[in-house]
Amino acid sequence: MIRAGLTTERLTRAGADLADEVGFEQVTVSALARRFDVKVASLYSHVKSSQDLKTKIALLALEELADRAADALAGRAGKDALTAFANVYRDYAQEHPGRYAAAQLKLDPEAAAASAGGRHAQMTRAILRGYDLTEPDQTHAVRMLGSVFHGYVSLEMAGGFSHTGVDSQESWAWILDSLDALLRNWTTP
Amino acid sequence: MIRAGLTTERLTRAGADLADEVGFEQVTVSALARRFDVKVASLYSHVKSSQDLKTKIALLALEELADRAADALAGRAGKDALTAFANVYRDYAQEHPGRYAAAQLKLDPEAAAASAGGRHAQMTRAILRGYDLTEPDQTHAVRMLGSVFHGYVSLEMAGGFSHTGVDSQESWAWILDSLDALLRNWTTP
DNA sequence: TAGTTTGCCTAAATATGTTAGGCAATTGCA
DNA sequence: TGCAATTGCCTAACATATTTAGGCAAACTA
Repeated sequence: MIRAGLTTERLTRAGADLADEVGFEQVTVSALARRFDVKVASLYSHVKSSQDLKTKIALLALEELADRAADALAGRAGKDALTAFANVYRDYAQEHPGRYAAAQLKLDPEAAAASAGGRHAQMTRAILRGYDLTEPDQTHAVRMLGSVFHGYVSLEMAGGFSHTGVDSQESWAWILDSLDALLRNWTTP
Repeated sequence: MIRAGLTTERLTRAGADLADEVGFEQVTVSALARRFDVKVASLYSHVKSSQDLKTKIALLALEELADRAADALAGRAGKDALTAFANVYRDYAQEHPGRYAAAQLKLDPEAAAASAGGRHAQMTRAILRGYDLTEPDQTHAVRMLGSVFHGYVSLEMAGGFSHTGVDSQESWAWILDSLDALLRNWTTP
C-alpha cells in the first residue's frame, strides 16, 4: 500500500490550516488523520499526543508571527515601527484565526522557553528604542503594548466591536495614535 | 434511591468551581456527573449539551464580573473609578481563573445578547464620564480600556510577565497611571 | 392515597485519545 | 542487484466523553 508521507512538519502545518478553517478548539488527531486519509494511530509516530500536536501548532504560529513582525520592523522606527508591528498581529489574526488562537495556548515552561516568545518581547523592546524610556519604564511599556495589541485583537476576533456604529479600523488607528503620544510624552513622575 | 437534587443552577455553579480547580478546558459533563455522584445521562435533563454547559458557565462568570464591577464603581469617579474597575478584572481572574477563561468563550449571538456584556461596556462608558471625551473618541477609549484590561490579565495569567525582574504589580500601576494621564490629556487632533 | 409528573437510571451508539504489536514499503549496504 | 534493517502505516483493543431513548421510582397534586 502506498504511503502518505507523514512527517511532524506536515502534520503541524496541516493542523494549523485545519485550525484556521474550523477553529483551534476543533483540531483533533482524528480530524487530521481524516485529512491525510490515514488511520488515526498512524499519527502517533509523529506526534506524541493530542496536546503535543496543539503545542507544535502554537509554536509554529508564534514563529510565523515573529517572522512577519521582524520583516515589518526592518527599516522602520518610531511610530512607523509601532504601527507596522501592531498591524502584523491584527492582520495575522484576521488571516489566520486558528493559528492566532493557537499562539495563545498556555505552554509548559520548556515549550515556552523554546518558543519565539522571546523574540516577540525583544522586538517590542526594539520599537521602544524610538522613544525615550529607561528601565523599569521600558518593561512596563513592553507589557502595555503587548496587552493592548493582544487584547484588542482578541476582543475584535470575538466580535466584541461589532455592535456599535463606530468602525473598528478607526478605533485601532486612534489607539495607535494614543499609544504613540503616550510614549513620546512620558516623563517619569 | 435518593435524588441528588440537580438543577441547572447548581450544575452551572459546580461547573464554574470545577473550571477554577482544573481549568475551563477540562470541564466536562462526565467530570461534573462524577462530582455529583450521578450518572452522566442524568445531567442532560438540565443542560442541553456540553457546549450549553460551557455557555452557562461563561454567562455566570460575566454576570459575577459585572456585579463586582458595579460594586466597585459605586461612589467612585475619575482615576479612582478607573483603578477600581481594572482591579476587579485582575482580581477576579486571579481568584477564579477558570471562570475568567469561561468569560472569554466566544458566544453565539443570542447568548451574547443575553449576556452581561452590555453592562460591561456601559460601565466602561461610565468611567469615561470622568474624562472629557465625546463620540467617537469615547467609543475608541472604551475599546482601548477593554483591550488593555483583558490583554494584561490574559498575558499575566498565561505567565507572560514572570520572566523578568520587574514586578507585575508595578507594571499594572504604571499602566493605569498612563491610561489616566492619556485620557485626561486627550485633545481631539 | 392514587395519579401524574419529574428525576435519575440503564443501555446503546458514536467519537476521540492512546498503546501494542504486525506486515509491507523503503533504505542502506554488500 | 539483492538482501537486511528500518521505518511507516496498519489492525486491534481499551479508556473516556457525548448524546439519545426509554424505564422505574420518588415526589408533587389533588
